[in-house]
Amino acid sequence: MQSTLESTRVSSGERINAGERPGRLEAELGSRGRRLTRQRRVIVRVMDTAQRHLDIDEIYERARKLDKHVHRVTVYRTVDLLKKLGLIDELDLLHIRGDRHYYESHAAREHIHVACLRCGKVREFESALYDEMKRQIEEQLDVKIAVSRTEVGGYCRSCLPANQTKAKAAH
Amino acid sequence: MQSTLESTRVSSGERINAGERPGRLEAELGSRGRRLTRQRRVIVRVMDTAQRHLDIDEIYERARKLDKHVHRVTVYRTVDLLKKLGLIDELDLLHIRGDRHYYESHAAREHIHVACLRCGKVREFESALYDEMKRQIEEQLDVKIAVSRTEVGGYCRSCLPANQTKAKAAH
DNA sequence: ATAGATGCAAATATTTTGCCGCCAG
DNA sequence: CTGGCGGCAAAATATTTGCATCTAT
Repeated sequence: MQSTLESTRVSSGERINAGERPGRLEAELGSRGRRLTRQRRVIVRVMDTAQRHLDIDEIYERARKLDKHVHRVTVYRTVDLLKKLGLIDELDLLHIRGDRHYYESHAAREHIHVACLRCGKVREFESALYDEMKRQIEEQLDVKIAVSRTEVGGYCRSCLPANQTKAKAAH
Repeated sequence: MQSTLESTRVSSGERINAGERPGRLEAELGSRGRRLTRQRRVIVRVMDTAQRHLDIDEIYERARKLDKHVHRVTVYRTVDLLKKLGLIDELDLLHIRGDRHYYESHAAREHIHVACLRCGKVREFESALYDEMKRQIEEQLDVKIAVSRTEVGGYCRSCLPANQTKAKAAH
């Protein structure tokens, strides 16, 4: 069980698997016997094609642009359904942008979110060490892991210098 | 940079470092020039001695038992202050108990929270792989990590069988 | 046809804010 | 003394729910 550092993968853009499987959510809903209403099609379309993590309001706004017949409550209910079905992940990105929740269609492989505490940019990171660590947890704590979420906050290259002057000066 | 599995540490109880440094938060507040008011003393006392992760209401209730002069708003404000000073961590435990936030006094070493999706029990886990992974992120993404949070959800030994029948049956 | 969805409004949380009086340093 | 704090009430947010209506299957 040696460390497999070399298989680590770094994302270049915002979302590693964004748009890789368009129509995935809609197909999943269908195959699970859920009704594909006009509103649901629009909402999952927004989520399937998003290039970054969206919160409820952002999903709502984008859905409205595609179709005025989408109500905010329906977004809440649809997101809730997707969450219950395990088709999407809910993040809060360490609350650096407030207490809102952000959603993303399940990636093919679980990844880590790395956010800059100053500029707010979020990057994704995949690591063999992460998978290894989860295996270790399952073994040592005798649990079967279903989901995991890792969020890292720090300062990116371009924010590090500025950090000296106007960082979180503890109030 | 070989994997240092052997140094992994598993917690036995609920909180790895709970109660290990009583009075820590109060001392920190003092040394940072914050006023040690009656209410703050009570609130940080609750947090310093908690054996498990508490949400705002739980902190409030426990504080009230010690001293009726603690107001809910003051709990919000104090927790907020501690958060800003970086003295406590904010968790949401994958929202398995709702969208509340949970707080814990900073541990000596960052650890992972492993929650059972059925019984809700939370265990803590420390891993050298985790530290190694963070180093890897810093290196490959060129960032300076300030905080990180990992929450894992799964099924513990005793909940695994029951899981077959009454698990998250997707609504 | 009909169980399941949506829309709307109203109810619930949950957290924040303004202002004034108070107390720790 | 006095500026940071806490109490109180009210506002601002965020999310959920009841119920009538609609529609995907």
